[in-house]
Amino acid sequence: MINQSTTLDLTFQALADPARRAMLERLSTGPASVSELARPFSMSMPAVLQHLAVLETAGLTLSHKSGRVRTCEINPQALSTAQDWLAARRAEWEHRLDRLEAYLTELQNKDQGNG
Amino acid sequence: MINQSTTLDLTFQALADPARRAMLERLSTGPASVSELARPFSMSMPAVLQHLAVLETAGLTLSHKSGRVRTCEINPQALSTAQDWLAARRAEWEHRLDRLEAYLTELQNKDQGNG
DNA sequence: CGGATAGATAAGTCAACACTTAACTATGTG
DNA sequence: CACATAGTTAAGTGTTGACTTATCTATCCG
Repeated sequence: MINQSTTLDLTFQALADPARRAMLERLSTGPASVSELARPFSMSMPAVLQHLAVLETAGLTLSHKSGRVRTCEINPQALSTAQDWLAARRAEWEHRLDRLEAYLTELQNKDQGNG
Repeated sequence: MINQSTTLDLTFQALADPARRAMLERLSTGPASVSELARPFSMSMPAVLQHLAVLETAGLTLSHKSGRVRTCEINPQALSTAQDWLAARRAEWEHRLDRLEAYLTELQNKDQGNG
């Protein structure tokens, strides 16, 4: 299953790194420049740029350059794609538990009828 | 920021692989044995076991062995931890947009009052 | 223009990841 | 017991990821 990168792959992969999540946390409070995003980290500029590229490739952020400053912002739509996938799995699992419970209750009622 | 693995790191990292997501999708419809989970893949057994280990280490699944069969199930709690993080980021961003809108509206009202 | 500031590109390193094959350990079953 | 089934462990390989330093290109400011 190597090298078949879907949107979800890129999204979750991007979210897997604490530095990138920290950048998203910062961006969720409002847009920021590259150097502003870099400030909290003891990390070289190229490293920061690579993280930002990962976020942007995954669609989690957007950016535009004005003069020599690149401003980044969060893209909430990509967040909800990931969120939706998680919600779907949970819903499916809980729906299954509900069906199971209903089935067991039904069995119990039949037993009572027959006993 | 190397090698400091928090729960979220492990969770999102686990979710980043399509094979592991496929396994979770299967598991969200109910528990399954290792070989049942392996069936859809053209992948060696050890590879499947490694994926399952990643899922279990991240807390996304649970398993217990009975006889020679290991049965895996999903752990919805870990799913919601990830979901909550995403929800928090979105909420923060949207809250910010709301504040911004309120501020702009207020400015506009003042302008009207002064015009 | 000259120098600081903001960001970008290239190239290299080391560790982690996603596999593989080979060999091994239970646990059922005729 | 013999043989199949279900899973496990070990060890190795090629690829990707997370950095680094060095160098380079705008852009703004005096």
